[in-house]
Amino acid sequence: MKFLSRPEELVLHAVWQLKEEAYCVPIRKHVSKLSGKDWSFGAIYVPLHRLGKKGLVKSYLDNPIPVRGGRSRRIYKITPAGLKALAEVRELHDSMWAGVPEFSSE
Amino acid sequence: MKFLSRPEELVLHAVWQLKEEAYCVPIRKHVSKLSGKDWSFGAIYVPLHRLGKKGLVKSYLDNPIPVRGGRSRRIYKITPAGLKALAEVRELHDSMWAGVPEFSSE
DNA sequence: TTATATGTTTTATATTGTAAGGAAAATAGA
DNA sequence: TCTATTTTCCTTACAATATAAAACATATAA
Repeated sequence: MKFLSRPEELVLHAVWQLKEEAYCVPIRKHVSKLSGKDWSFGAIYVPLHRLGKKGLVKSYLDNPIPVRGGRSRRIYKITPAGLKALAEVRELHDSMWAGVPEFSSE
Repeated sequence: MKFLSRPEELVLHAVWQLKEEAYCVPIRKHVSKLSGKDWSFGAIYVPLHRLGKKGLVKSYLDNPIPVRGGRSRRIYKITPAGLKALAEVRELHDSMWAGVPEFSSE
């Protein structure tokens, strides 16, 4: 694609916003809340993985934490290239809607 | 998808903006200009066709015009459902970026 | 009647999205 | 210790979507 797909955009946004807490579970929660719809883990993980392959996020395994359950968390972090891609779709959207009033009166 | 895909959004936006002039060629031009990238006819027509199947646009064949060349133009028009779908992605984007400053200082 | 211009539509391939479920790794409690 | 439970990561199979390229159609100009 020429731009981030919408799931990629949402997931990348979540990674960026969640900072140190950016692992799969909270990312899913963030995206679901933002969009008002439910997202499966696959719907998060697959685009997330692709973002990694493209160099828009990097990740590392966190140390075990004193909480019951789970593998070690994999923490994701946005890269400069990721930030740029995010800015790009933001600008696309802005130029699309600049000067256009809300729809209420149509 | 839960929302319009990005090509669908761009194409639907073009149909909406171009009004009576919303046929394939100017739609392509509009989308290319807005996004700053080149789009093939397929990249326009396939999402456009799908928008039709979903009831987000309707279309009709225009009468021949006194200009050299071409089949009759197929003119597209956005439906109320289309307008709603467009508002939905707009809101998604707005809630994503509300209160977030530009990236310049990061 | 041939050339040229303007549009639409199809098709084949690649990429991306999604639901569902499996695998791993940690602690709690018997 | 050993079994249950919790929390997390990761895979996979199938569906939907994106894209480039080319085919098809039809109008006027010369």
